[in-house]
Amino acid sequence: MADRLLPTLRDVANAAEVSVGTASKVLSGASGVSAARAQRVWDAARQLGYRRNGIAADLRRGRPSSIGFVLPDLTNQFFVDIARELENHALEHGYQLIMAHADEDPAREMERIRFVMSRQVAGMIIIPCRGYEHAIKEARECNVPLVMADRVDETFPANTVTTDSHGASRDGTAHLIALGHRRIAFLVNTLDLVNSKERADGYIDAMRRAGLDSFIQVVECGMTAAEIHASTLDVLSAAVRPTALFAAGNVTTLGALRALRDANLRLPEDISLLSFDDAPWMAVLRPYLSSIRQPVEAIGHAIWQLMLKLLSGERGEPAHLTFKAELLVRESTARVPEDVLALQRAQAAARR
Amino acid sequence: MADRLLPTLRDVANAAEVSVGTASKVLSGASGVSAARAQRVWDAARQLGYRRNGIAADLRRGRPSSIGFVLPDLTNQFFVDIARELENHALEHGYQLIMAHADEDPAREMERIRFVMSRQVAGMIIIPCRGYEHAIKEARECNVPLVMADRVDETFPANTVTTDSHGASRDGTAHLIALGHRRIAFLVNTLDLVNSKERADGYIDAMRRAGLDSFIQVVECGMTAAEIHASTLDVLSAAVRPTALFAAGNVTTLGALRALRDANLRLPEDISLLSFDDAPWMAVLRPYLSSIRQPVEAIGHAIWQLMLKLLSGERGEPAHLTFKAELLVRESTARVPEDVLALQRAQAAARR
DNA sequence: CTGTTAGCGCATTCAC
DNA sequence: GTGAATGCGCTAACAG
Repeated sequence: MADRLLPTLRDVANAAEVSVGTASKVLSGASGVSAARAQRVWDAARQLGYRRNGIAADLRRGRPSSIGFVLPDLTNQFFVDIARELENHALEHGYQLIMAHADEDPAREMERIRFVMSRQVAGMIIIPCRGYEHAIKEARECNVPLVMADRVDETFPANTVTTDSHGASRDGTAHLIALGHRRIAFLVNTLDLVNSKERADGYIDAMRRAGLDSFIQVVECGMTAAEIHASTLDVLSAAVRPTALFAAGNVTTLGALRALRDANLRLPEDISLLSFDDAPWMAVLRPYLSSIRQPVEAIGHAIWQLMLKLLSGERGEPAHLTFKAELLVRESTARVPEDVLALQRAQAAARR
Repeated sequence: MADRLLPTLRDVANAAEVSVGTASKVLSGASGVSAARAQRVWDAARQLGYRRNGIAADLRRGRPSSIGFVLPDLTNQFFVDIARELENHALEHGYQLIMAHADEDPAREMERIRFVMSRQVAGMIIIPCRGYEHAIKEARECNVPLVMADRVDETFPANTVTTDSHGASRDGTAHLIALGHRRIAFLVNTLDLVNSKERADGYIDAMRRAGLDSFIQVVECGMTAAEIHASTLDVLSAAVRPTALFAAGNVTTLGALRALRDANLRLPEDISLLSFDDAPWMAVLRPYLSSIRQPVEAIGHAIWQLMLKLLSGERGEPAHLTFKAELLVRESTARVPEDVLALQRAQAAARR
């Protein structure tokens, strides 16, 4: 022990008067050691306060015991939910999840991926952020099992698990249209994110199908609360403002709500709001927000299953799993009020 | 390289026709290598797609490059905010933050601490969960710099950083009292959490000072959304219900709001609500929630400063840093309506 | 069953 | 400047 802070396996072996090999066997739970000596080892370990050095063990064994998970935003409930799912699955299967946070910053994402890789993880799960191309190249080149989720599409040359964003968005838009809305603004953080792009496309698709091409309004709001707030305020202060807002995500919805509040518009009397992504706090709003809920459990489970398969050595064509989201019609989406419609008609007529 | 997945330092050295020692010097940025050979090494590394094995490096160097952070709940905005602060500071100082999530489960917390320790971190930062005694003992025995935050008090034999819960809670309660409230119920997850206990004590303190001893009502709601929801509903359905609710935290506030919604009570006309902990979603509620905001940045910074000091080898008496929280009076706390007061008086008279 | 030995990938002496 | 040699703490393969 001497001056070292932590006792090592050798210290334990010495104290128990056995060889390091024997001590190792005992402490790593392998069989083939007599009960008496095993007890001696346990005692010595306890007495010395021995802690096994996991990185040394992994290094020696060559088979790491942890899985890396890089997520883009800890503020986004959806990602956090996925993290919890993954963590539970990983722990259940004897793996440790080592989480890293990219904070929606491609440069940091790169750093984080490098770090996690340098920890010699057995596999990597990544929900990328915008401009992630370099980062992902980095990850792919490491030859470790890689599963990408959420912000990817099927063109990606790796295993992916996603929500059917296009379909969900189309359905959501159709719901608004069915309520009589025409001027529906689609608020999205950025079209640089594949899934955001898909959500926007789903919206556009639905609008086109309904013959509402001329009412299509996709607004790129940005990633930060301040940007989203400002953009939405812009939209709301237009001469003729939309009768419904469709926010493409968790965070965007929050920003939109803030703007709605500032503009003093009531939900759903003055304007309807549909949120892509559900979140706990939405339940306490009046009105209760209508939203699109992604099947977090299923997604988390699928990601993990894919990872397990890869871990077991199966390679081959990458799989692309997609899940359907659920439209939750609650109170924030309503029929367009007659007076608003009348006003709009009048304005349109006047302009002609 | 042969069959190994990733090229090793030796592979690079071989390819560059230098020794491993030289290659190591180049790739770890040390000086004392001629430009020509350095270039050869870099080229070889790039060509082979070399990735340095961080755990091997740490192992050899004996000086780990990461700091562990164990937090109890990813769902709680406050903890996540702290995590972001810490991560920024750590990265800035050349450390990597390795996060682990205890999920409010003491057993899991123990596991996570063990895991993080086994990764040979240079230091540990822990926000404990309920019943954390074993876990912390574990952490302390590892002889690594340890900073505990939030859910600890000054009796703890380690460095701590906390909010002045007692004072903040007292001030919040005083604010409600000043608005004419007497029946103020204090909703808390559990008194097993030191800071929750302190918050409750602050409330009790303020009530006593105002001579409202007989109105003191502390309700232990539990940690889960369902439990909190049920407990609050209970409180609200009492024969004579409180005119104000003081929720002791983020998550409790959410549960309380859900119950308020179910009970069909309007804020603040029917009842006032004060939240310990602020959160982004509170800004979109009508009314905007009055809350107590903990100084996250300052706390995060202080935790990191303490850690740096410990890392630099300074030991000695553990420090106990405390920060003042800020009372944000917004719209959810209002004067007790006259009719409610009259009703209560009448009921009280009738019962006499 | 047990102890000895040889590395995992790397950083760091120390000779040259 | 450079390379050979020595372990960090541990596991696994082997010989007794």
